[in-house]
Amino acid sequence: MPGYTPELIEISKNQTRCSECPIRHQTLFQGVKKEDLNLVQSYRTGQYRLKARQEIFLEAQNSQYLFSIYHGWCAIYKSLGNGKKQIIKIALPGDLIGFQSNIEAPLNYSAISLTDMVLCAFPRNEFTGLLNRNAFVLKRLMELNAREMNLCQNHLMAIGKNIAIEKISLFCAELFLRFHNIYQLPLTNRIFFPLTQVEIGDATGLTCVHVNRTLKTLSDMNLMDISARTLTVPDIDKLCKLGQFDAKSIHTYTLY
Amino acid sequence: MPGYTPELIEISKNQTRCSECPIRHQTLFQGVKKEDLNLVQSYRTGQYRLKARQEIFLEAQNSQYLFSIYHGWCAIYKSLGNGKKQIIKIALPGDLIGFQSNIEAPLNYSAISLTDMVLCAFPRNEFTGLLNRNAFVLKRLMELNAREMNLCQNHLMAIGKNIAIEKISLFCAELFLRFHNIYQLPLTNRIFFPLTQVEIGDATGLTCVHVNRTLKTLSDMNLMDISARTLTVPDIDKLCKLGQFDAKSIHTYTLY
DNA sequence: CGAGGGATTGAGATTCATCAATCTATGTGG
DNA sequence: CCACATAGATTGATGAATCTCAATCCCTCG
Repeated sequence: MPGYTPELIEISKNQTRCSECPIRHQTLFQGVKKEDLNLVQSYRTGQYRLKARQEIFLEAQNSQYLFSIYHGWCAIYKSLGNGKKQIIKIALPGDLIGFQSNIEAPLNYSAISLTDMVLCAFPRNEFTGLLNRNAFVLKRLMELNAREMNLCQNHLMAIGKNIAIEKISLFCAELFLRFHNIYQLPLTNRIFFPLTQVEIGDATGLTCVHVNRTLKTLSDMNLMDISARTLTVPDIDKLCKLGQFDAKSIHTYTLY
Repeated sequence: MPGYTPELIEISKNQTRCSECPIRHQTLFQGVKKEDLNLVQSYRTGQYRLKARQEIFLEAQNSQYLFSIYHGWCAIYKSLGNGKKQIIKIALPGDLIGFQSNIEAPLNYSAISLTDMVLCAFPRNEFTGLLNRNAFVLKRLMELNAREMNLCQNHLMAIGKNIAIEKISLFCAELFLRFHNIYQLPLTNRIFFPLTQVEIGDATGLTCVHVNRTLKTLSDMNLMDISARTLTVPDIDKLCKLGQFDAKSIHTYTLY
């Protein structure tokens, strides 16, 4: 089986070299010594551009690559049969996507871009080779997995809550904090936010109609507001409190 | 900080030696060569007994140990402030519990035994030493992490569904299949099942009252029945269908 | 035998999904 | 530049699903 190939467009010139990657410290390759970055780069197939709302890979299919997100956002999801989706996670720059227990097996989730993206591609069948050749990468992969678990657990807490306003508060508060963490920004009260209300529903297990009403309530309460692809949070502590989200747990996402 | 110490009772004699562990192939130490099992054992503090419904460790506290489950079941959960819990995962024999991104940091979840248990304890502060000294353990840890992710994602799908009967079907079907997988049993139609209805509710985001009513419906439909700490599933395929659970995904939990 | 945790049942209130219509912003082709 | 198509956002009405509160029952254990 040749594997599914998304509509990736290889960047023809001026690809970022791993040794000059500005976000290296938050990727799988954090900690790799300068002189070993050429090794990393030798495993990289290249950098690819992708438009918003395109499939990156599909559940149950094979994929040739693992991707490290260089730019943009995407959603990892599973399909539910009745046409619905469960969004597992929103992946941001630095995240590794497509890694799973049995690396050669068909994927057990799908990914779709939420913005235009740039992805660094690493061939699956050579990935364990890379792990074996550089202990830092292996160690860091373990850290990324553990971070994933933490995110997944928080997400579980969000959709396990029994009322919609708490689900959405927690979901958005976490993204808000992750965003600041990843982009290393001083705390502002607004972030870029490309998700539609349907997607917020797919992530939290609610219908888009109810998401809409709940967002209106949150906006009326002056706790958060989404408009024009921007999430505004006047007071993140209040939002965390409503979602019963421990903001400190976000610090464990970026390690050491 | 000395760290939280649960009421563990060290087994005084006839502790199982790692080299003779009957469930080694499904633990962190699958794949470790015979001659290296003494190394593993040298890192093990000992085997401990624990009664049902006891705390193993608590969120936000430090724990001296990581545990590999030798016998029994436990629940991993987060507390929600209002006295409620979100159960993240049911851990079964062979599972490693207490591992997280920053291994020395306070834990970000709690664990409570659901049955009497026997745990193998490994000191946290020496754990990375063990990983560095045996590549099989490191590789296997990665596999276990990936398996955890898979479980967590399935759990997300369960509680993301919009009706209770599907949530509970998926949750129980997964446990049913995991149980058979772990104990390597031929497919029977009943398994031991120690969870209370409150705990099923904590796992699926429902109240115990509604769990009760939904279980009655499922029983009336002859799809599954819980009584006397036994889960009976006349036709697992039907149950999976109702929960839209892909039974094949269970095979990815045990690797290679 | 009594105590207590878990299971069960009922009634009423709340939250949420569904269906359907409208509105708005954006982009596309002529 | 306009007409149109389309995706997303919004609103209303209705019924279903679920929660809450409360009472009762049942089983186990000391």
